[in-house]
Formats: sequence, C-alpha cells, structure tokens
Amino acid sequence: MSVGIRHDDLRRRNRAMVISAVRRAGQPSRTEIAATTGLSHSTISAISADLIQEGILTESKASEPTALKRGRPQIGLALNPEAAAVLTVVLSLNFLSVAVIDYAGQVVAEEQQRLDTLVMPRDDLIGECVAIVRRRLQDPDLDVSSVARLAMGIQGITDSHARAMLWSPITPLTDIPFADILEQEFGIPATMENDCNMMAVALQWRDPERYRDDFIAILLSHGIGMGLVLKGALFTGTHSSGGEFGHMIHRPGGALCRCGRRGCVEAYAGNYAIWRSAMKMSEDAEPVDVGDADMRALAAKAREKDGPEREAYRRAGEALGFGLGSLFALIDPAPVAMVGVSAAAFDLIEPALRAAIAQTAGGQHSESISFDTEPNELPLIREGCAMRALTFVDQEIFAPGMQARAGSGKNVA
Amino acid sequence: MSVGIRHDDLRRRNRAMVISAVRRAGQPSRTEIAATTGLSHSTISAISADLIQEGILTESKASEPTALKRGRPQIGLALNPEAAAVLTVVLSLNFLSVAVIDYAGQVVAEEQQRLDTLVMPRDDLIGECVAIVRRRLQDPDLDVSSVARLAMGIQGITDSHARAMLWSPITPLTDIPFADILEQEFGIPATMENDCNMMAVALQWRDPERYRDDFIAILLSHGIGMGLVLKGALFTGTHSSGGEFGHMIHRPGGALCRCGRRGCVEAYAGNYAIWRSAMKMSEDAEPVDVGDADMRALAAKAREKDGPEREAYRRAGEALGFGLGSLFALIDPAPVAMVGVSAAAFDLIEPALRAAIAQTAGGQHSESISFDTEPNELPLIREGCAMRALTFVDQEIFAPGMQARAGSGKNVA
DNA sequence: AACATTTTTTTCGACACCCGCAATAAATAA
DNA sequence: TTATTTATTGCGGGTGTCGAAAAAAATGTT
Repeated sequence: MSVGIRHDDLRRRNRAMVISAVRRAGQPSRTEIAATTGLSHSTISAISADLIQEGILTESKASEPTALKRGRPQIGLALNPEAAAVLTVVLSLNFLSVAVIDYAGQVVAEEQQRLDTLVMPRDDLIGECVAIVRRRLQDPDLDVSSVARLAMGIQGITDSHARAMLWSPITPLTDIPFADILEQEFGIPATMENDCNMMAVALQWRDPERYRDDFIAILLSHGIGMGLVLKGALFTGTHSSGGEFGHMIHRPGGALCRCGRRGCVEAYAGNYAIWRSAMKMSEDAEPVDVGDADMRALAAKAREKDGPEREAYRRAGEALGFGLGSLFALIDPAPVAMVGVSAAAFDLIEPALRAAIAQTAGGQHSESISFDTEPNELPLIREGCAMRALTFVDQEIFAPGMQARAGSGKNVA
Repeated sequence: MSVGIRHDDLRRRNRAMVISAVRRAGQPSRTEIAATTGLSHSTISAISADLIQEGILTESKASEPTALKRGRPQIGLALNPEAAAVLTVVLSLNFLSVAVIDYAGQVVAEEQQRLDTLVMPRDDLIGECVAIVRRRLQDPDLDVSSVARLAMGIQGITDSHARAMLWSPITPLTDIPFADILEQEFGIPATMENDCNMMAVALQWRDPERYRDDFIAILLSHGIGMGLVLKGALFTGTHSSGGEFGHMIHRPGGALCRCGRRGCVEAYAGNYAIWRSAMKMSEDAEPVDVGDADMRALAAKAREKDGPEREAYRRAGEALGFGLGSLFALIDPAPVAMVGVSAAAFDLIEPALRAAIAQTAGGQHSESISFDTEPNELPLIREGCAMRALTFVDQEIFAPGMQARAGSGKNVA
C-alpha cells in the first residue's frame, strides 16, 4: 500500500535532503552537498538559492581557514539561526526544565524548576508544565511566531506516535496526552518523546562516528531504560515507545520490580534494586527511590572493600549482561552507551556484565563489545529533544508536502 | 547520507509500484492501481502500456464474474507467467528440495531428495545442492534464460546480506557462501535466506489481513527460530539474519542448549528439550535429534494423562512465554504464528505459555494476544523463498536502476 | 601586472515525467 | 436507439533534473 511518488514530491524530498546535509555537515559548500546527496550541481544550486531566498539558509563566507587551495573558494552554507526556533521540555523526577533553541541548534534561553512530581495531582503537574512553557514563550527577547515546534521528553512509556505519556515512574498518574495539551494551549505542533529514545538521538548527533547505524543507549538510574537505533533509525515499539529493556525477564518469578512484576532486569539493576541488595533487604521489599548522592556513596563503599555493596553491583551487572545477551541474540551486538548515575559506577558493573554476556548467544565476541559511559542524562535528553524538533522543522515545515509554501519563508536576515 | 532522488528514479519507482500492486492484488484494473498508488490514471496507463509491451504484464479480460455493473468494464492486469521464472532451494535436516516457479507464482516443476546433512562433508553438501539445481535448470521444458533469480532457504543463521550460511543445526559445517557459489555456478543472482524469515514472508502473502505490519513467526521444531516483521518490513539483525529468539536467555545458567550455552529458550522448548524433559533425563544431557513421529507420539501421550510428558510441554510453554514476554517488552505484542511439528502440540503448550506471559511486562493484555498454528514449515519456507525471489525480479530486474532496459523485456506472449 | 590554471557556482537548453482535462471506448439501463 | 456510467487513452502544460558551457573567484606563472 506504499504510495507512489508524484512529481512534486521530488522537489520536496530533495529540499529536505539539502537542509539535512547542511544540518549534519555544519557549513558544507554546494559542491560538498552535491557529492553527498548524489544530485547534480545545478540542482543543488537551484535548491539552495531557493532556501537562501526564503531565509532558511545563509551563505557564511566566514570560512577563512580553508584557503590555501587554488580555484574559486567554496562558499559555506549554514542554517540561518533566525529561521525558526524550537522549545524543549524535559520532565524528570522532581525536576522540570525548558529550553529555547534557535534553528542552528544553539540554546538561547532556559529555565529550570523543582517540583514534587511523585505527589502532584494531575492538574497541577500539567499546569506547571504549561506555565513554564508560557513564561518562556512570553520572553520579550523571543519572537513567539518563530517557535515552530515543541518537544517534550519524559522518563517512562509514551505511545508510538509520540503524543502521550502512558506510564511514568516519576508520577503515579497515567495517560497524559501532553502533546495534545501543549498544542491546544499554544497552537504549536508538539510531541511527547521517551527519554531514552532522545538520549539515543542525541548520541547520534554528538558522535556520529561511534553512534551511527546501530547502537544502544541504556539509562542506569532509578529505572532501566533503553533507546535503540537500528539501521540508522530510532527503533520504537508498534504501539508504545517500546524498547523496555529494563522489563525483559532476567529471572522468572524473581525479585520484585517497580512495575509490580517479578524478575525484570530492572529488579536487579535499577538503583532501588542495587540499594535493596546492598542493604541486604529482601528481594520482595518495596522499591524506594534512592537519591543520586546515596548511590554515589554506595558505589564508593563498594569500591573500598568487598562486601554486600560490591555484590549488589555484581548482581546488577549479571542481570544487565544476560539481558543484553538476549537482546543481542535478536539484533546482533552493537556499541552501547551507559547513561545515568549508575553509569558512573560502571567499573563495578562491567566485570559481571561481561562474564554474563559471554555465556549468551548474543555475546559471541563479547570482548569486542564496547561500552561508553555518560553519568548525566539530562543534557542528553534535552539535546535529543532539540534535534528531534529541529529535524521536524527541517522536513515538515521547510520542505512541506503540498501545502502552500507561503508563510513559511520568514525572518529573512 | 541518504541519497537524493534523481529524475529517472521516479519512473523506476513508480514502475516497481505498479508491478507490486499487480502482484498483491491479483488482477487489478488500471483504475484500482491508480487508487492504491495515488498516482494519476494517465501515469498508470502509460506505465502499464510499457509493461504490457515489454511482456511483463498481460491484460486478462477473463474477469467475467465481475459484470453486473454499468459502465465500461475494467480490464484486469495480471503478471505474465512467462515473463520470468525463479528457482527455490530449501535445505533442511536430511532433506533437500527445489522448485521452479513462474513469474505469476505458480510452481512449474519440483524435485526432492533425502540426504544425510549431519554427516556430509563440505564438498558433498555443496555438490548435491548444485547438482539438483543443475538438473532442474536442464529440464527441456524450461527456458533457462528466463530464470532470473535463485533463492535458497536454510535453517540456521545467515548473514544480514543474505549471502552465506554462517551456522546451521543441520550440519556441523559453518560459513558456506551458498549465494556466491550458486551465482558463480549458474550466473544467476542468488540469495541465502534464513528459514524463519521466509516463513514470515510467506505468511504476509498468505494472509495479509492477519499478518501485515507487525507479527511474529516462531518455528517450534528441533530448534526454535523466529521470523519477525515490524512496520511491514522483515526485521534482520545488523550482521546476521538475527531474531535468534530461541537463544534468548530463559534461565541464566540453566539447561544445556544445542548451541553449547545454558538456559536458552530452546533448551526448554526445542524438540530435544521437550524429549529430554519427558524422558526425565538430566538438563545437562547432550541434545539429540528427535523424529517428527516420536514427537507426535510424545504429544499424544501427554494428552492422554498427566505425567512427565505433559510437564515437559508445560515447561516448554513457560520458556516460550517468558521469552515472548521479554520480546514483547521490546517490540510490543503482536500476532504470533507457531509453525513446525511442535506447533501441532500447541494445545499442550498454550496454557503455561499464557500464564508465563501474563507475568511479564510485555504480556499486559496477554489474553488478547492471538496464536495461530501451522504444523508444516517446509511449504511456508519454499513459498517465502519464491516470493522473495519474485519481488526481487519485480524490483531489480523489471524496474532497474539506470542499467539499459534492453534485454529485460523478453518472452512476449 | 597580465595571463593561465584551477575550482566553484550559475545559467541555459533539453529531456523526462506526471498531472489535469478532454476525448474515446465499452458496457448497462431506459 | 439513446442516455448514462465507468474505464482508459491522448494531449498540452508545468515542473524538476541533468549535462555542458559559461561565469566567477581565487592562486600560480611569466
């Protein structure tokens, strides 16, 4: 049922491709773009002339350090920062932050706020989110009409269309259609993204060498989350955001998980599980939230001497290793980024993880699987939301389907 | 790095789309094709005139039963059976079969053969495969030059480019580049496909209502295999054929698996595992191949009275249930087809499977997950290979990139 | 300093493709 | 026999891309 390609789609797609090439490459010349896209110079010339005229791209002659070559110097093309703006909202445990980002990807304003997400009633939680966005949009330095997209990120499960939060560990509330709420409130298209997916998106932009076609981002925090990129594209479930790595089964009928079930990977490797194990509490003990400082202290103790703390990290590593082994059986091994506060304790986790993965089919060449760590997840999530929103603007607003293109070309420098 | 769309790609893609629409719909009229593809009537008219002229499609006025409508009757378009042919090779335990299929998908010739795959030396195994293909190609009824593609299917792991068998349970041999071998021998493009992937492809063609965008085909046989379709496309690993569901970890350090590791799903749910368990053998006992007749007898005994046989199936169901639960945590639930000899014993497996999956995050609405069974996998594998090869011909040969189109239009009726 | 060389970018003419609309074809209903 | 309905084809127009040539903008050379 895939649909045919019309003649006008052609221009649309090639426009999108040029924009995307510029966003990826920074300041490519027309010749470079022609090379990477495979289109002819004439076409690139025509499209970029359009884009410059519409104020989406600018010519940046500022490429002095090139020189030293014969021939006419290349003219770098860059994204016009004033072409549009996007706004990100990241909601995490007891913490809310927003940022305004210009079209070139630079943060131009931000605001953060503490709040008790675990106990707030539904209307308050929604209200605070709406209020902080409104404050940013009312900033006199900001041209509201240029804000073309809102992207919200949250820890937990979202639906596969990125419209609503279905479930989250940071609140007992469920099924909040944040995307619809924000759209109705501000009249700006919005999405509700899963935090780990956004981490993966951000990594892809930060380090495209390492994180390109296939890789995994795992959040080691209160819960265990995963963002998965396969064949260059973000992998999502068929109904939800999917990739609930933390709730793959490690030991059938095993330790109590925060999700209410038993034996999930998270029930051995989540912060609360490590804590519970280190404190020699029962595996049936109710999960509790553990502060980052406490986790760091726990890791320090585990490094100091062998004892229940070290054993707790060992068990976490084992659960993660067998879980990754099962995952790798499905998708083949890929580079892994460990993100979050417990990623700072990865030295304690890694030996058991590697030992476990080596016992699985997916870990055939376990020594060659490489792990990278990044203790702070929030900047990654924000960055991912920003890039998600910006690429939406690139594709859907600046290379629109069949809508009138009038009105989108604005803010000419 | 995705490449731009050139002007000539346009026609190519739309040609491919028309062919694909005809293959899917059977005998659609030009108007129907225009509707499903979204292209204009003029375009469809022009493209189908080309395709008819080249002998790829034919007009089949044979649609008498339509009638009863006013207006000019539709002219059905059909694939010209003589436009090309493909050849499938299915290699399974002690069994080799080939079939020649015409462009419309009808089997025109087949041949089968027993052989001792487990003990054959490398050259003999390859030699037998080549020989049986050669015999079919030398059939005087067949125009060799019309054979446009070979597709071979094998139980086991293949590489992600469908070129080579990497590992298979039917032989101790590894890394046989069957695709290259066949191509060199016969000068016809070939692929080496994973059996379960082909089962999934076949199901998608057989019952597109049920098996469309997202579904799972699981082979319950000597080993446990899986073919996975996500968002309408066959899912493969990044390096191998992937989807080694049978080697996800059910119980860390548990029963001995045929792969040499411990605790895999297959070590509880493969035929040998069920047999081992029913015979009250140790979980460390070396896996043995069990005949289909023995498995059917075992299932009969399990149905008759409660005992170790029934318990063995229960355990298999549990392993499959927890495995599916972990899988569903990643991709969300989807319809499942159980294929293979033990699928005929699914009545014995299902209760424990459902009980297990209900204990997992992926089994949230476990009662709504539906299972279908199909005891005979070989026809499915062959069908999948055939469709794979035919769609390749559709896309790469009859809607070629920039190659000269001369020489592909042949066999005009 | 003038001219040659190199490389990038733009311009121009040609060609291919798709679309919309009108015309034609082929049936049924009145 | 004529009107109506539906399917298919033909034609003119518009748009997009490509290739080749020209123009532009630098460095090297004499």
